[in-house]
Amino acid sequence: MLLSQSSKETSQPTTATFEVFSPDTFMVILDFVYSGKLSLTGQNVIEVMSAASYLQMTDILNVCKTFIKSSLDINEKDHYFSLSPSSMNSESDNTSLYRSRRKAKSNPAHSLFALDQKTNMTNENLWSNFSSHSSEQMSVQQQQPKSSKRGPKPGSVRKRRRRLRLSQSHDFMQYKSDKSNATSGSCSASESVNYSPQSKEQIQLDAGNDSTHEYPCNQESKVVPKRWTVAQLEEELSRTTPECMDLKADELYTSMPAILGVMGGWNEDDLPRMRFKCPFCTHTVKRRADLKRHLRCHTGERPYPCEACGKRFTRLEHLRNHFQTIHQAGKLICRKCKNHVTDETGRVVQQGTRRYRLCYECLAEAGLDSIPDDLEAEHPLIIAIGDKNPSWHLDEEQRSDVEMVEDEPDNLVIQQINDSADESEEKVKPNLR
DNA sequence: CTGGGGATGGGGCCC
DNA sequence: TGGGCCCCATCCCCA
Repeated sequence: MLLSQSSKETSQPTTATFEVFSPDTFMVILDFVYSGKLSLTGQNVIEVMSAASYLQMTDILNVCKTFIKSSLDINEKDHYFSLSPSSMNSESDNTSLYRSRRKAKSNPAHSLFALDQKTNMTNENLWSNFSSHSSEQMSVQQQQPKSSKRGPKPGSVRKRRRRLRLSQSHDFMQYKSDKSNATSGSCSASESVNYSPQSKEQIQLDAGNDSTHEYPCNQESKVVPKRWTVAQLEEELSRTTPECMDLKADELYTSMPAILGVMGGWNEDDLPRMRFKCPFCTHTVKRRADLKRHLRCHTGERPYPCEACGKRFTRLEHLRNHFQTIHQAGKLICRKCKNHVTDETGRVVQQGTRRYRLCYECLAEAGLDSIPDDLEAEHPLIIAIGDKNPSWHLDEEQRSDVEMVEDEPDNLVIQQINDSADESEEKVKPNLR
């Protein structure tokens, strides 16, 4: 269009320069034009997609979207992403195309799309198998070793909803380049707005085509995703999960490619309203900080441990709430009669690491009229109760194992408890998700 | 087995 | 941008 339009007007030779993407990226596109093979990697897919958008090559655009989508589809919450740090951050030297299952298995992390007609016939079935049950199976396979009796039920609604969120990506993702690429001629953040389809209709069209794996320009050609069997997927997951487990949301947030800007609809003045899209699910947020917080639910990162019981939380406020309700008896409610109780009308009792309040009436019913003076002097509002013993009593042995620390709001450490069987189990539970 | 309530997780949004 | 609050959904324990 550029060349023909310019030559019509000026009848002079026209030179088109493409400064918004690198020669390597253009080489990938050019190879596709001549060979029908698109060499996509986790490293280049973003820039190739941006270039394809700029060049209005919707075919490549769809391939890139399918590539990314397939990468996200095999992910579960605990698996993070197949565009793993190794494939995204490290330069991929292996440029060979995937043509066979064996090849895919030999180097599954380096995924390429081969628009090779020879492999088209079997790929559709493989793909449908892959996309229909691989994520289900993987989630089960991956969850089972970690599950506990307190863990979420396998078929729970919550799990199902989360899985749907991961696999149903119909958003049109609009990419802007990494900051590091801005100087090398890639599109900048501001330019990314111009890269979007020219009309709202086109956006909807793109979103609607998202689910297809047909390659539109050639009816015989089909997109060939990573063609793995379940066993191969398990192998890949067992290989990739440990390195992903080390990834923190902060690191992920700063190191991941800037797949952030998405169209969040349109303002009243017909300007695009930007939101930030999670690269691992369809969730979008208004603010980058919220995205950073949201990423923790994908990384599984729980940076706030309760030093009383070892349970870990994704947010400080959750830890605080937990600590206040569980270990500080923050609620002024009698655990038995549910009536309002104050320091004058009741006491704080302790059961293991848990503390809660009982009114004097309920205390009397439980036979706790007499409290040793030494304990009362040291902790006038605390009655310690054994974990397993239903009778109300003072557990001196337990008390000797528990080092009480002042309940300062700024210092959430109140106890240092020797590891018992129950406690060690309790410490493991928070990390099971 | 079931319903209620506490504990927890996550999103929106204000400061 | 981070901290914090509020709200709601879900999970899970217990009566």
